Amino acid sequence: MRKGGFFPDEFTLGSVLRGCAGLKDAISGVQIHADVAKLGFKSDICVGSSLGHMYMNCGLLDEGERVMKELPIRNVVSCNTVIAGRVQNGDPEGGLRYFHLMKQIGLYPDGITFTSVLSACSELATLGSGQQLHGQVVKNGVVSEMAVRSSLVKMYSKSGCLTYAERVFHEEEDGFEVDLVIWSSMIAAYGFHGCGKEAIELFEKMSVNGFEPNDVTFLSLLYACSHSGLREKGEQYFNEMREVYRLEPKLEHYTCMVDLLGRSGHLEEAEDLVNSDMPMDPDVVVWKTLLSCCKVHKNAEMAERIARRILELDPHDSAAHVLLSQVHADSDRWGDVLDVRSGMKEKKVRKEPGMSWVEVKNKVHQFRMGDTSHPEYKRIEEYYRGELTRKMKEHGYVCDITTVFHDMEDEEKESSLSVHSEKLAVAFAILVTPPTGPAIRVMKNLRMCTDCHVAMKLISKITGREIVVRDVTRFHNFSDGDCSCGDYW
DNA sequence: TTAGGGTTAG
Repeated sequence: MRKGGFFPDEFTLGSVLRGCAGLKDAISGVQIHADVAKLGFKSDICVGSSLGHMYMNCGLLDEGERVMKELPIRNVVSCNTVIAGRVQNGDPEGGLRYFHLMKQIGLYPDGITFTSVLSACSELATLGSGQQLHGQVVKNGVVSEMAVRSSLVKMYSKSGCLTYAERVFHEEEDGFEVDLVIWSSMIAAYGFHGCGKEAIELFEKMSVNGFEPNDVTFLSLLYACSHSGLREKGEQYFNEMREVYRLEPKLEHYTCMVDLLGRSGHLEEAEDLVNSDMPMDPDVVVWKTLLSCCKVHKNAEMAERIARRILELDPHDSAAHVLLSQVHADSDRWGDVLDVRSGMKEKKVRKEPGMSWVEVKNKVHQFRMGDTSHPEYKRIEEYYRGELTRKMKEHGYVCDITTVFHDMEDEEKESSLSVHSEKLAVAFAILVTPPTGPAIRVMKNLRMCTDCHVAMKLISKITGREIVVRDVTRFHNFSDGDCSCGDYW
């Protein structure tokens, strides 16, 4: 177009910026930015928003917000651009901050605004703020929007309130429309809470209601089967996906199948699936899925083999090192454990530190393994190591040291402090809330370890409290000595 | 003819 001697106008620039955003191509985006300035479209709100969106989608959050700030006016769309840009690119708190700013300057949020801020709450698992937003959604008259309601389902589900998610979903009975995305989000919600049977029932009901599943629906369904130990059902649906619905499984679906087979103990079948049945090259994620199955089923030999594959693809993968060392520890191969650890030290690979968050009285408290900076730390540690541990031992608790992974730089200091973050978070919540209080909801950045899982079951029994832990992959709902996952995770 | 949003493996 330019070679032909034509000048781009605001429409051309907006379209091409959208392309850069989709490609996450900031290099071309910057060039277009220069054209925008040269051609005098710097103050155009549509072009400016496209620019802002492009920067934010490329991960340049502050640059994007700066561009938007320089526009002569702000409107709902430009604010939504900043909010969604932050939420979708790793800064949900920033998205919520901008939402409050938007209201302060007198702009009214619309349905799109709410889908973004609800998504921020899903990520942060801040049920309190999510519920407040639900109220505003109703007041602003956007509850009937389907995108808003699927965000509500997800927010409640990821905040640990499956029943509230169900309630929003069943509002269809009050005359609200439903679509495939709402169905899929409810199926995903059941999976995340370990309710595989319910996920399957809903899937069947969805088909009866005339909705054709897409690849996302299947991913959620396979995930639900995998996390509930429904191996045969999972295989059946995986086949149906291809044969009945003519959907080609993607790498993600294969990853789910590897998890389904491996988790249920069929490690060789899972390995065969990766090595021979998959039409695409496996990525690190597939191998790591298989490796964590090796850990669950204590297969050190396969773990070695798989870990080597991962380290060929990424020699600095921290999770692969940690998993491998844990598999060795499980088999009492302490020499191998030391080898893995010294390898990590050489390559300067460090374990990702475990962190947990708990919301008490609308305030989020953060705990990190080995970090004593919480103002109540001393009291929490005393309570956990003293009274609580004593009572747990009376119920037969024995600390499972195979899961302890000392920080290598500061091993001695760590071992004296190494109480996992979720234990601290729960102990804190018990101390500062009444014994008859609502469920304690904790979010964690890694997968829960077996020792914490045993401990949580006992703590729920001893204190009579319901404890809900969201780890990176799913929910564990502890009550009266048992967990909703049925020890299958 | 240009700007923003929902479900998704590990």
